[in-house]
Amino acid sequence: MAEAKMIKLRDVAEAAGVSQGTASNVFNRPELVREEVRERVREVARTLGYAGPSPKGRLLRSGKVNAIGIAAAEPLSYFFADPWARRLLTEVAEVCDARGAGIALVSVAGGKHLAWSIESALVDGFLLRCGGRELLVEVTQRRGLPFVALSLDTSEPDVPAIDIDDFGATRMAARHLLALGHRRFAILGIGLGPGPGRVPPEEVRATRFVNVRERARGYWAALTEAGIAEDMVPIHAVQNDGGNVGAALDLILAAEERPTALLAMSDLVALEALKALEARGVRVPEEISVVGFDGVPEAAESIPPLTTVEQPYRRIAERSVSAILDDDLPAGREILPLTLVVRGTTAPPVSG
Amino acid sequence: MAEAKMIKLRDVAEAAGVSQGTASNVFNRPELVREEVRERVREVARTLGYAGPSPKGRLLRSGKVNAIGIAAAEPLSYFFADPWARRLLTEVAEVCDARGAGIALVSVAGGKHLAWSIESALVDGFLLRCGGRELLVEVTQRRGLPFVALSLDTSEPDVPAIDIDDFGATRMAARHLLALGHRRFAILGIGLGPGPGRVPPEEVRATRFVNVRERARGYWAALTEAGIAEDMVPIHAVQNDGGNVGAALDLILAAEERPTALLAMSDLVALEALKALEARGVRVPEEISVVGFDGVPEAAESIPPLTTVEQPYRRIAERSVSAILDDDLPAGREILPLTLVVRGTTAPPVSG
DNA sequence: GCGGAAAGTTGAATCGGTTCAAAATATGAT
DNA sequence: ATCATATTTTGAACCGATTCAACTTTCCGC
Repeated sequence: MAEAKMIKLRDVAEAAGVSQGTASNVFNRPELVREEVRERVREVARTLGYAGPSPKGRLLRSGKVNAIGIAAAEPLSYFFADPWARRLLTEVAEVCDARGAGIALVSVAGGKHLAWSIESALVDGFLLRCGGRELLVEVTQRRGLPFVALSLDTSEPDVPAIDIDDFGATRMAARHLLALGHRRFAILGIGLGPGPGRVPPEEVRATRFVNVRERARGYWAALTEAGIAEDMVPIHAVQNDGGNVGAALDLILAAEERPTALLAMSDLVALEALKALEARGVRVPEEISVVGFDGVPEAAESIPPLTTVEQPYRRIAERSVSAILDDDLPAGREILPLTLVVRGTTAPPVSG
Repeated sequence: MAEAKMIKLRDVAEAAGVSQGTASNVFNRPELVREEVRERVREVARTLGYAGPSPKGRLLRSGKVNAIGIAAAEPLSYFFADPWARRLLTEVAEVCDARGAGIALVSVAGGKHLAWSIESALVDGFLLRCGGRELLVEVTQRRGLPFVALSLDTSEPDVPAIDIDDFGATRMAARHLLALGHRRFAILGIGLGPGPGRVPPEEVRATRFVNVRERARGYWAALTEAGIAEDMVPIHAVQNDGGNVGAALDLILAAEERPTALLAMSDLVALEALKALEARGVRVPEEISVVGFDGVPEAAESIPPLTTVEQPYRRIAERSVSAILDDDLPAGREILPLTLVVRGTTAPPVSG
């Protein structure tokens, strides 16, 4: 039942009466081989059932696996469950596919097991989906393979990282609302504790998540340009997974001067807010405008479709795959811009 | 900047004054090496910055890549978009992870490109997500690596395939409803044309999708047991992605003897039906019960949560990964049972 | 018919390890 | 001490290809 015995290039060469080198050329640089010989070798290969040079041999010789590893400090299911991961991975997969490269998923959720996967995966380099844990970076450094850190939280200057311009993006989001005429805002912030409850600016500045800080700074920058002070804009803590959004909203809507626009630090939260708003009979965008952050696929499907700033998934994918495969690692932290996608949840505020 | 020069096992052995064989043992079978020597080699390795034996060398020698390829005749994004694929892949990923094996995703969507990926992926074998296209099987056979066909549609006896018991599952679903007291049914069928519209049994038997035929047979078998004839149960064609479910429902609800139970050939369709039913003000399960098929994660989240027959994702994953990695290919088509998951969309029919 | 260039082919080295029979060394019993 | 046995270590073969310098053959023009 087992494959009798894999025939190898040498067998073919022998059977065809040529040197192994020539046989190799038949498959890799056929133009170097005389047609007659080429055909003969091919014929023999066919007869013997030789499927072409095995990638294994090639790998060893060339050193290139032609595959990149994607690692996260989460269970593997994370890659298929999280919207951000799915979206990015789709692009990464496509980019790799176009280049004929493979992708290998590796999880490092289980403490000790961690080192193993990263240290033994057969890849040319890694994409690290960080999120604060520098442990991932450390382990990967030990392996000695090139890697790119994605959404790395610490700002160590010497680790190659590709990141997004959180500051510019949220500033853009706020400016969009400002341009529409909004003057009263509320922010739905993540990474600021479980919520619900208003979080003072100092506390926001003190969070250990850089991206949260930057997003807040971006909102404030735009608002300040328009003459709106930080304190005028309440930041409410909600959970990363959308928990407590309803509660936060109740607080926000109860204010005497109800805001006309909502800035959410993630699409997931914005989407949750949309649902909560509908449940409370508040019409979007007529009564209140909402802007998200991330540009997950679901954002285009909501009712109404969500206005948001979209991460440059494709570019992140292209840049990081190229970094690994073309040996073109970013020197430090490289920052990519997001784009504002205006959809149905933003409109001018009702006058009065 | 580039890694000075990768030090290899031989360098370490040399520097430590032992043979390469001993050095190899230090890393792979340390118990064979005297403690003193072992520590010395380890120390030298550390000093030199040797990260342990490179997987590349090991691969060539052992022949095992320790990774399995997952291929579909769809763009790579399919793996992250389709609920079934995501669910199964999550399990596959987990099973592989537990065994320290990697997974590589390969798409064969682009016609000619097809051969390349499958033929050059660095894996020990493939999981083929078929769906009628035997082309995938053919190409993979040419590569000569072990493979398992998942949801293969043709029933060629000699290709190793792992499948689910469609017949038993739908029979179970129908029996559940029957046991609750239902007597009037309608079936939402896929793979029977675009719909909407009732499809006669002969036509259902003639569809080229075996699984659709089997699912219908399962429903009929249970119904017949209970003395309900095939013709008494309308099968309505809807689209695979849930298209036309609303239209089909309108037809079904318009019947003079409105059915009290709905059998859907996929969760996606059932979920869509739930939405359409709600939009039409028909209460589930009070006025009508609904049973799905597949057990996708979303089925647990719907309101009310969907009663369905769940595919044995974990077992499919385990069985197929083991088939590849343990060289334990199914001889032909191997069939796994599904389980009925009773949730909130089924209840006894209102009497009268 | 000859020299030189072009085209085609060969053979050996190499990639980075693992494996295993055989050799060397240590241990224990007598 | 001595021999048998157990523990370590060695060295060379091997895994399946690619690469390239060197060698052979073919082709051309004169």
